[in-house]
Amino acid sequence: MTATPRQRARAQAIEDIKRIAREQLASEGSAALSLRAIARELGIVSSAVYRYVPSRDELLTMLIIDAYNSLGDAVEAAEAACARDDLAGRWRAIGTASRDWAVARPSEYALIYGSPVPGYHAPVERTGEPGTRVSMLLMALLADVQRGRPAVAVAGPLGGDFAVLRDFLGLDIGDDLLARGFLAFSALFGVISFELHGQYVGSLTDCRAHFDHQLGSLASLLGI
Amino acid sequence: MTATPRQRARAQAIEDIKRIAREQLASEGSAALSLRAIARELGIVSSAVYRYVPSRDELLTMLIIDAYNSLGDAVEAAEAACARDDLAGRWRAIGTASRDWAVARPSEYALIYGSPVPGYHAPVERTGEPGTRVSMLLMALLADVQRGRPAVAVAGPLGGDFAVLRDFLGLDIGDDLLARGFLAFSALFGVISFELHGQYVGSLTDCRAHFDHQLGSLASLLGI
DNA sequence: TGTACATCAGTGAACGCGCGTTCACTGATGTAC
DNA sequence: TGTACATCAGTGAACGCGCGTTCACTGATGTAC
Repeated sequence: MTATPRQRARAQAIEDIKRIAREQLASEGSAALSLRAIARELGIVSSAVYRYVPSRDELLTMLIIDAYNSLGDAVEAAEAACARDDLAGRWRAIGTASRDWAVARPSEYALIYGSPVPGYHAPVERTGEPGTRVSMLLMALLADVQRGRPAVAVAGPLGGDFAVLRDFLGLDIGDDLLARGFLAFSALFGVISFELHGQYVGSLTDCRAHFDHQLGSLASLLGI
Repeated sequence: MTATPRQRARAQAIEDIKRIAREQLASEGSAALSLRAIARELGIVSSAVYRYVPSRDELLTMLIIDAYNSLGDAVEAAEAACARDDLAGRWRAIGTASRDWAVARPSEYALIYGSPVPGYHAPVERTGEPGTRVSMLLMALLADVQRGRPAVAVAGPLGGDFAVLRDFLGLDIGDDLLARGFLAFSALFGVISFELHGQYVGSLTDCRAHFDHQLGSLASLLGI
């Protein structure tokens, strides 16, 4: 269990590389992520980085998985602190924790919710599960919202997609509420993205107040 | 008025450069936009591009302004085709035209609504006006929605921001409706971004149907 | 209408830079007997 | 406890590549007289 000094040093080195990579992401963007620049920052020759990271793409994948998990941890912790029957509180917790995380780590947010990194395709078999942690929380919340209410169906292809999804999740969420959930989720991250990309600059001075207000509107949309 | 052959050739060359740049954007992303690659594609030596475009950053700015204007043209045309008193139709026209444009030109969409290009800052004095054409349409629509309804105020800093904005626009839109407009606008582009970034892959098969459904929900949110 | 000159497109070489990745290597740190 | 060997971190040079931008230049196209 207790790691040897060498193992600890190795784990530390990998953490250092990822930390510097995150700093680089913040200052230059994901396309400019450079192993040579990381080595320079670490005071190490560029080839030495390959002791710890097999390639640039692999490092990107590690950072993406870390980002999803960091966001997932934050949001799950906030949501878990709410009473189970406080549905509105759980929704606000999910939303607020997501925004707080995004504002605190905008470059990591861009990595997972921004435009895709050119020339890089995330291996979905590794990023898939961590990438759904927040939406899974929302789905569980929707199931609790649905309880004791009549399910409202939606016709057309959307209803078909929702039937498959309901089966897959094993949660009883009616079409209408599922649709509202998709909209709330998309709007949540739409508002966060607009804030981070400066789309509100010149009209809103207090993005936090705006966000809180919109969280309330979306809660109404979900009927909580 | 009639351009000389040389002027026409020059205009054509600039168009060719921008067209190839857009193709490059589509295949490699904005960070990979390269004047040398454009020259190669044009069958021209790299320095010759500088006859037409002063620098890479300037080319990016031109592409951003073109993209905003292309989107603005498309959305304005769709909205103008609706009867003025068909408020729901105007909203659907704005939304549908935005999505259609984004789906048809995803790389240009990413340029203006995606994560910012690393190391590049758009000169806001030139991109500002074309960048607001779609939101101006929405604001005009909101003013028509507001007509004959009581304005509902919102307390706190958000109300202050909205008062300033109302003054600036010279449109009578109450706080509550303005807030709903901001949410609808953010949600609209949130849904489009999620679709383009593949966030719905695995759950939705018919994004168009989903989008149409959510446009309806957002119309309800706006009270039309 | 013809000539002299100015404008402009495009060339080709060069500068200085950065990148990802490989490879044979030197030493230091650990491990097995 | 000490020695022989294996493991591993880090070095330094190199390969081949791409980039933005500048500069002096050659010709072709236009324009003024």
